[in-house]
Amino acid sequence: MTDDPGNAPAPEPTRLLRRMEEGVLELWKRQGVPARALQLNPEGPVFRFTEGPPTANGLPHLGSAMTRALKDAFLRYRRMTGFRIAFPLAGWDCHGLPVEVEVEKSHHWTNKKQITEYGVAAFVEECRQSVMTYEAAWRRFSERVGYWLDFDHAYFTMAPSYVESVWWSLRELHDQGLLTKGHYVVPYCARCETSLALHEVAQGYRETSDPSVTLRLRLEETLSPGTESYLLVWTTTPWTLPANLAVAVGEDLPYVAFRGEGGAVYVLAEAALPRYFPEEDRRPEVVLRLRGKDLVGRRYRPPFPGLVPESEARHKVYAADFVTLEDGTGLVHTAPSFGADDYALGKRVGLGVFDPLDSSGRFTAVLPLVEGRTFKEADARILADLADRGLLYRSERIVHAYPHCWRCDRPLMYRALDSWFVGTHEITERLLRHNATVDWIPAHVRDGRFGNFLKEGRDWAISRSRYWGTPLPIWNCPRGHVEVVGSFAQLKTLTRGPFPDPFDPHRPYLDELTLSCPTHGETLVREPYVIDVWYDSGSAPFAQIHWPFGTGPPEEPPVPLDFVSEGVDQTRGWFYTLHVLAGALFDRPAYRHAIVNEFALDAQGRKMSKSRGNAEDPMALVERMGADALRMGIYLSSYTEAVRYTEQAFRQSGVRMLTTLWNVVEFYRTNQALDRLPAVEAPPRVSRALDRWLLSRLSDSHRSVREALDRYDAHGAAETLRGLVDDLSTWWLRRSRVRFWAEGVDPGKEEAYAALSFALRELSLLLAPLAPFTAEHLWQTLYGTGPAPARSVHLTALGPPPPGSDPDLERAMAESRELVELGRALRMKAGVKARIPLAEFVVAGGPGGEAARVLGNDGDELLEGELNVKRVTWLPPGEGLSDRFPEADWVTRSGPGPAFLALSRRPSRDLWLEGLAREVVRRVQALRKERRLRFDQRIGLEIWAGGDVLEALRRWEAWIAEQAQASPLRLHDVAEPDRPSDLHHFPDPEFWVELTPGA
RNA sequence: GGGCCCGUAGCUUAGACCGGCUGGAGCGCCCGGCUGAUAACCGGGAGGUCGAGAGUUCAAAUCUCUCCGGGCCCA
Repeated sequence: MTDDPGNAPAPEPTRLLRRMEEGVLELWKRQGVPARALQLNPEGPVFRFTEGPPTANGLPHLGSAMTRALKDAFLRYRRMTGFRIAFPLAGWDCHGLPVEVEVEKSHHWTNKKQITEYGVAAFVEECRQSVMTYEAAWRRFSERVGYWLDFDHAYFTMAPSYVESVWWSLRELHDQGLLTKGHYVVPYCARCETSLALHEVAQGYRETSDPSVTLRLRLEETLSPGTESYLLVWTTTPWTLPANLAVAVGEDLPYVAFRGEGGAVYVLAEAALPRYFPEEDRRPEVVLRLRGKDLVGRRYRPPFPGLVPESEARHKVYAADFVTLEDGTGLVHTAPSFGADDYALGKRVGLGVFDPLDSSGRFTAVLPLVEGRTFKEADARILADLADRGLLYRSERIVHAYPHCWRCDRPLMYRALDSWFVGTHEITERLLRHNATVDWIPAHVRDGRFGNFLKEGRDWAISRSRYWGTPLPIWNCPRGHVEVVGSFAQLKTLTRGPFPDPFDPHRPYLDELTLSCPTHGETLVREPYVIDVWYDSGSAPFAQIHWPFGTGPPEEPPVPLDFVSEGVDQTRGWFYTLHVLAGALFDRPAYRHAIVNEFALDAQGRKMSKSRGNAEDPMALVERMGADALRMGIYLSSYTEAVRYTEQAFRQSGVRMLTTLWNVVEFYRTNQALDRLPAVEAPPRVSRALDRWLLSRLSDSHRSVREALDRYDAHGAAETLRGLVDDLSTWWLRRSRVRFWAEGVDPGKEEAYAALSFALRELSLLLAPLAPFTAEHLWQTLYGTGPAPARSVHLTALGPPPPGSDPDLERAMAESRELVELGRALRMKAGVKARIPLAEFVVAGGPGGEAARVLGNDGDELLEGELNVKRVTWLPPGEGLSDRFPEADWVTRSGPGPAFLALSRRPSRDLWLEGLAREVVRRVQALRKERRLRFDQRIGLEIWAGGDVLEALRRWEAWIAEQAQASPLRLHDVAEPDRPSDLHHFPDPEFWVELTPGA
């Protein structure tokens, strides 16, 4: 904020905005505004909030800017309307595989063993350090965009107190019977001996050639008396066949049995027949048509008889909805240990799991045929064996996309591993009930993406065989029961020997403790897992305050939060884990209002992503156009849909609106510096229609912005403000400028200042949640004129809408503006420049009547000023109007809109001369500007002219002197002999000027 | 393969739930004007098969279905 009223050439608007923001940042820093704002309203009603913790091992992207802009707007709004935010804490997600991988990469490791060789303690310490690599960048970014949270008291999911709260919650779940052990099918790299997260798998799909084999499995009971019956089963993973436990069919899909080699009968899906027999005339005879359900329950001979322990459930046909006819035979080989669908089916019908591989993916001695071979190496020998035993019906190869490990490039396997689950299926009904109470924005998320996911009721696998995470606090007693530890105090009582102080609950330190079973006294062994990082972040509402251990007695549970906001990717992430944990632990919804913003697309409409290299760096955007422009650009976009974000888009929304406002503020500031009229603090009393109209617009906009923010609609609020700024700038100020340059102070000027300063005050308050820098700049421009800056707008309460709403007046003004547009068009038709006054503008009938009635003389003045006419005449609509305004003297127009309009076609001589005087003044002003003289700088002015121009000058001499701030003003006839030769010459109208800066 | 969302001028968008005057607006573009906010302001103009097709209806951007394109999630 500079004091220079500005004769310098106008810099690029964004540079002004940026410089302004830097000044505001300084001011905030000097006065500690953010910290004071965070402590606002200590007695106010509570507004519950929790920051979704980012993992601070990557830089913020445009999506981070979007959620931050949204969260900040509503937190600011709540603070300004009297709420206490609980809790405005920043937070950091510290644990998890991404962090481990970072560290592994820094050592160029390729498998998990290298971690244990290096030492888990050292590894974990490096993870701990690595977490905060980008913390400073995040903090800087947050500060720069005005995202105010308490960074000094941020929560860390790796903090012992946080871990303790998480343990408490796990213990709660266990006590409710919601924490159970089972299997979970995960992508698994046998070489790295680790499971992979799904997003890691997505990176590793490659075209691969694999076996494509069809097996014949003999039914125990034949379908066709007198001959054998076989099921045809297809697979691309022969190595999983030893683990076959069932065959799945589609219940209502059509199947056929045909007679094949040796008279035996073969069954497959009808749709698969052409794939096996492409030539129609060589297709075998169909002896039986049946539905999947006709096969269900039939028993077959397993591919490796005697290998798998038999049970009633095993080696039978089951119906399953995952069966498709796209490829294969419609009879699906099912090995629960090696496929998610397989496992789910197995669980449903009680197949159990059979897994002949060890942890490195090699066959164990249960199958001597391929003992010691890895799963892929076993394929060929298994196929040969099946062929020898006559089970191979067909064997080909297929090229398809198959996932590979992104680290070692070996093919992955899907494998059922031991895992701990949160039994979400048990509380699905409850979760759906809570979800029904959530105000999702956009609304479709509730019953769409989120609701559907809840309905699936899938159990949540939370254990991970990794190192850097919250350890699963479950210990086994050799006598066969478990101890779930829910607090450090409990852990201490179970620990033999001294308890470390300070205590770090992470691996490996936790496992250095020896625990005794409280009932049997035996040594307990911990389940060797850490938990899913999403569990950590889902615990944030309570764990960030060390619930329930925090100081004082337990209060109300810290949920539901009033408001959360994240990107759509979090529907199955944070939104989900928050919801499950709040539902399970507190039987409450986790949040009342949830804004889900979509992703940013690039100029071509493609998703922005780091790997594509098309991601906008939000910090760079801020550096180029300022934080408020970025923020307003976000609010003005439809952020709940995927939209293209380009710098151009921001410039034409955010930047545009803010520069318009900036120009109004500059106008106010430069004039106020001269007139020194103080800014008002309450709605002023105004009489003019234009000012009353402005107050009405302010009142309506205030109400509408508040309503929008109350329903968490930042877009609506931003649109309203954009309209208000536009009206203020391009109508009110345009029509009011002249009032500001009266000499001295008169009532008209006072009223203009009062109206403008009040408008800017309202704008500052209403913009404060959205564009905090601009709002502050405005506030300081209004009230920070004394020696000390004013108290920040962000420490000021937003009151109720001011009075003054007047719908009739607004309607009338709209009509008046319409008349202006039509009148301008007429002037264009008449071909008379706007600077030359015309005698009369006639309006007859139509909507203009309302304007005349409501606005009265003020309305006429507006029209006279805008159209530069001397008189406005209102006539009742009637016949023969066009006859009364002959074309020789008038330009006219009949409907639509007002029934009839007429404008004088030519100026009189008097008006012509007046117009000439105005031409001269405006050229002198242009010259003044060219010479970099301020508009209030006095000048000496001598003008030489002849003919009409000279006559006009003489007639309007006093007025010209005042307008041009010229004293003395001397007029000369151009015919005078002693005219200097170096005058400034204007051709049309022709005159010569000498201009000298005065005192 | 399944689920959810989106597709209105070159760009950002209003209208869509509750069908109905020539589908508004801003930016950009072209022409003209203005000039004590000046990379601002004002007027005019060009520019839209409202993604495509079908259906319902007296009437469809709006309701229904199918398809195409984009995005996200899941398999």
